[in-house]
Amino acid sequence: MPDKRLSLYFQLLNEIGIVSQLSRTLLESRMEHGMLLPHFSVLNHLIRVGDGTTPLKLANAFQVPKTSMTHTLARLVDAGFIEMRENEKDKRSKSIFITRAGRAFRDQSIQSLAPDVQALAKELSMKEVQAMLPALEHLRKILDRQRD
Amino acid sequence: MPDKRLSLYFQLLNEIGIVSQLSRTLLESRMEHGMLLPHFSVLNHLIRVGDGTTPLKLANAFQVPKTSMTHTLARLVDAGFIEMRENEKDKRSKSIFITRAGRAFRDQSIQSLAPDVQALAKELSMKEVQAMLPALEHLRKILDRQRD
DNA sequence: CTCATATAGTTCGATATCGCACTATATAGT
DNA sequence: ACTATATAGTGCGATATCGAACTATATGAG
Repeated sequence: MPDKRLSLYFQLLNEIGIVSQLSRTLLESRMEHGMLLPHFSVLNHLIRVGDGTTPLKLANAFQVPKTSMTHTLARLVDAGFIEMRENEKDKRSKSIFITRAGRAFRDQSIQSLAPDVQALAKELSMKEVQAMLPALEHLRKILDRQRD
Repeated sequence: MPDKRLSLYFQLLNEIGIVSQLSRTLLESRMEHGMLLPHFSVLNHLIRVGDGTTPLKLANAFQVPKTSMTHTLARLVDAGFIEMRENEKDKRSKSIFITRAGRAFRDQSIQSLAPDVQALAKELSMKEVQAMLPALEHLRKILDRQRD
C-alpha cells in the first residue's frame, strides 16, 4: 500500500482522536463532583439503552478493558449514582442500576452542556451530523470486528 | 433545544469517542517498547508537519494540557526518539527535534499497522474516508474555537 | 459426576493524565 | 527603567488507565 493511501487513514483516525479529546475536555469542564467522561457516558448509556446490564457489557459498549470499567463503576457506586446487585442466576455476574441521584446528575450534566451544544448546532447542522453518523458507525463496526 | 436534537449531537460525540478508543487500542497493541498513542502521534506529527516546533505547539495540536505533553516528551527523550534543545531567542521555550531512532520507530510502527489499515481499507474506501474528513475537520475547528 | 476450560469480575502494580501552583523569561504600559 | 502582566515549561499530588495475574462460578466433554 502506497504511503499516501496509508496516511489518509492515519489522518482520519488522528482527526477523530483530536475531536474526541476536545469533546472530552469540554464535557469534563462542565461537570461537577469531579466526574469524568466515562462516568457520564455510563450513566447516559444506562438511561438510553436501559439499566440492568452487566459490567462486562458496559466495557464492551465503550470498548475499554473490563478492569477500567470496574474502576469507573466503583466510582459511580461511591457517588451514589448507580447500584450494583448480584445476579442470582449467575453468581459471577452483577447487574447495574442507575439511581435517582444518578439520573439527576446525568440530566444536570446535559443541561450544563446544552449551551455548548447549541453553539455547536449553529455551525454544524443536524443534517450534517446525520450524514456523518452512518460512516462513523460503519468505521466502528469494522474496527470492532478487527479487534478479534 | 429539544431532547432529540441534543441527543443526536451526543450520539455523534459518543461514536467518535468509541472509534478513537478502538483505534488507540489497536495501535498500542502493535507498537513496541511500551510506547503509547501519544508518543506515536507526536513522532508522526514531527515528520508530517516538520520538527523544530515547541512543546506548547504540540500540546495545542493534540488538544492536550501542556503538562501532559511535558510528560509525553520526557518519555520520548528517554527513549532517544526526540531531542529537546533550548531556544536561544526565547529562553523560556524549547525546540523539539526527531532523531534517527525516532524516525525508525515511527516507520516501523506504521509498517506494523499496515496490515490492519489494509483490512480496514477493504471495507472503507478512500472515497468514503475523503468524504468524512472535511466534516470532521469542520467539527474540530468549531470545538477548538469554542474552547476559548 | 468429574475435570478441563471458559467466563465475570476484582486486585495489584506500573504508568498516564491532568489541575494547580510554581519558576523563569518576555512583553507592555507608564 | 520599572512594574504588571503574559507566556513557556515544570513539579507535584490525586486520580485514571490498563495489563497481568487472580478468585469464583459456570459450562462442556467424557
